[in-house]
Amino acid sequence: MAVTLALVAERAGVSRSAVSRAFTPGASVAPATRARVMLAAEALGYSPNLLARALTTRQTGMVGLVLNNFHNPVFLQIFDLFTRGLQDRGLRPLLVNLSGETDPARSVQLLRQYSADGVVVASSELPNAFAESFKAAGIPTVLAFGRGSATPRVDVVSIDNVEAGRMAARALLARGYSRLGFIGGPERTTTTQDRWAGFAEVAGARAQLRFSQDYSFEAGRAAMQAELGAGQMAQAYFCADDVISIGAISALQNAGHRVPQDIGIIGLNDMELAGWSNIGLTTLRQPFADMVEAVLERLVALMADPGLTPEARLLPCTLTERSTLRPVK
Amino acid sequence: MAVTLALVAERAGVSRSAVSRAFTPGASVAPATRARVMLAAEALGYSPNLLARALTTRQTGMVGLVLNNFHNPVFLQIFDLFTRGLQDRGLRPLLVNLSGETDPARSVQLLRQYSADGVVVASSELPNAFAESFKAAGIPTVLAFGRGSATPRVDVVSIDNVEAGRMAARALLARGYSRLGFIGGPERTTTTQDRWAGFAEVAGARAQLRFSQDYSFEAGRAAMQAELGAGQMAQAYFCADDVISIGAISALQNAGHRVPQDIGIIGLNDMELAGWSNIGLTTLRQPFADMVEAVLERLVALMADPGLTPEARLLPCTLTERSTLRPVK
DNA sequence: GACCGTGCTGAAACCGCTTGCATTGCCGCC
DNA sequence: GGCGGCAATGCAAGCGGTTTCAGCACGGTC
Repeated sequence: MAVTLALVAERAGVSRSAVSRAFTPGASVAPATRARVMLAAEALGYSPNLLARALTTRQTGMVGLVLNNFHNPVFLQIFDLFTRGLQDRGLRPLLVNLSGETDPARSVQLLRQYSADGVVVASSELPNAFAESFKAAGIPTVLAFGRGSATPRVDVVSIDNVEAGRMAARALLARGYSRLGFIGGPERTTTTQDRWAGFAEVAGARAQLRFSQDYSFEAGRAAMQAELGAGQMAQAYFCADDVISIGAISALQNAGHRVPQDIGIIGLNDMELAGWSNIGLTTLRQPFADMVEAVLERLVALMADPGLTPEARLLPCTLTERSTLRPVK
Repeated sequence: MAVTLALVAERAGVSRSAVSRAFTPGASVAPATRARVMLAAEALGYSPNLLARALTTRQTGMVGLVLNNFHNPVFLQIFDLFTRGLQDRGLRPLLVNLSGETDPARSVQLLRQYSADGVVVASSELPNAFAESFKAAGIPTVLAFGRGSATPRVDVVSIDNVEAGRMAARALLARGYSRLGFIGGPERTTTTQDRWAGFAEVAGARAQLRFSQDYSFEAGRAAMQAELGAGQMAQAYFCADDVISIGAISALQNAGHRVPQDIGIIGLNDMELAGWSNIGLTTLRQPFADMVEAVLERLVALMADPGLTPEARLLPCTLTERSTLRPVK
């Protein structure tokens, strides 16, 4: 069944080393030999066993892709970007679906057992420590959507969440809203903490806060329902995520409020769905394509030189205006 | 850096074979030796290199997961189910993002190079031949969402798309609609062909047909806009996919039509998003969880005995009633 | 013509693990 | 007490590749 090096060598009338070299770019082989090998390989349908190769080269070409939110459509885009970006670089994504799991130990062991060349952790919900434990295990690691700092313990690519909070507050104030609300994700997540910090910094006493259980539609809806029940409503809300925004809007509409006429909503992410014409969410856009590129670029650098000191790379958000806020005065 | 078998053997004072056996369930080792080995392994932080193991056992535990639609949110759910299902069985998903690619050759080579134990192709857009070429390469293969037949060339798990078309037509007729429309996906896809066949069989001359370019929001929207421009509208439409349905509804609302008061819509899939309260799509539900289970069950069987003759497993759809059709009379 | 550098090549060791086979020691049994 | 049987063990040969090293042929230089 399996066509091996030895078989090709025999057919081409050369040694196994010669065949190996023929398949190694830059190796010392006479063009004629290489041609003969290639011919034989072609005829036999040979292609090298990458796992056997990995045993000596210590490079598998596999990169762990660790994800944990499968209920937020934005992750489908992120998936797409990562898998294609990896493929473009000749790397294979080995998926790790965390769903529920919060202990990194098993995932670390797994990726080590498969000798992954690197790992990208894509999550805004996990603490940075999660990603750090991959790095601690000696695997080049980049964390996407984590918390950035001046001297991070692990490489991070993210937006400046504090600044995003400020931007949202400014956008709302510029549109004449004076009582502002923030509907975050879970309280423990750094993204939510940071966005709130920036939001509150700009909005000051005009800001009020409510967390939701999750970055999901249902959680956003429930949070807004709670807000509706609690009395003191804001005039406009910054939701920490598009999907939370949509849940919130749904709750508002259910209660008879119109968006944006009665209450304004601004989200964060600008996932594909936010632009669907029956949604039309005004939102802060995360530059996902750029972020993914930055992650992979850094990962490749790290794979080449694992000794690099960790950096945080923070990309800027931009406002995507649609129809859930009233216009600027 | 890497802790190997030999190191553990030395520390435990046994041969390398003994260590190997200690890690092989059911192997012939004295409980005492195994304990000693485990102790040494623990102390050293050893866990076996699965790729080296694979070289002799010819089992990598990696399964190719081939996908090509990253714009339809339903695939996020499908992803989640597959990755978790694989993990539960001790298998690792190796992702192949097809986006655009229609030639299976590269993907086949890739999975062979990585010695994937099996592959699941999840796509309703690719022809069955695509999946067949994996099987032809000697890799156990199951196609999810392909076209079923009595004697398929490759194992398939799917719904009965013809029957789904019938169900949709019956549901519309039962609600008193008399002029029925079908908005399919791309004409070349078997899913669309089959759903239309069943739909037309029941609806007869009352049925009209329009394809869309894609299983996506924009395509659904464009198709409905074309329909609006073409004159003869139906009273209710069966859309071949939820995301097409949502696009279609958006186009209708834009043109001033109310759903379901003026025009009814029924989708297919029942993805998470369809149940969001601001969407409330009436739709035929594909039993995704069961389907994924069936796929994996079959795949595992195939990995144990690749000689099994291909079967098609067709699971039933059910109607999920929400608010885009008027009630049954 | 001797010498040297250069470019190719093959033999053999090795990557980390499994496994067939032979060996050993122990047990129970007649 | 001798024997067969069996569980436990180690040796060594792979699995499919890469890579070091030494050897060889060739051409150019003095």
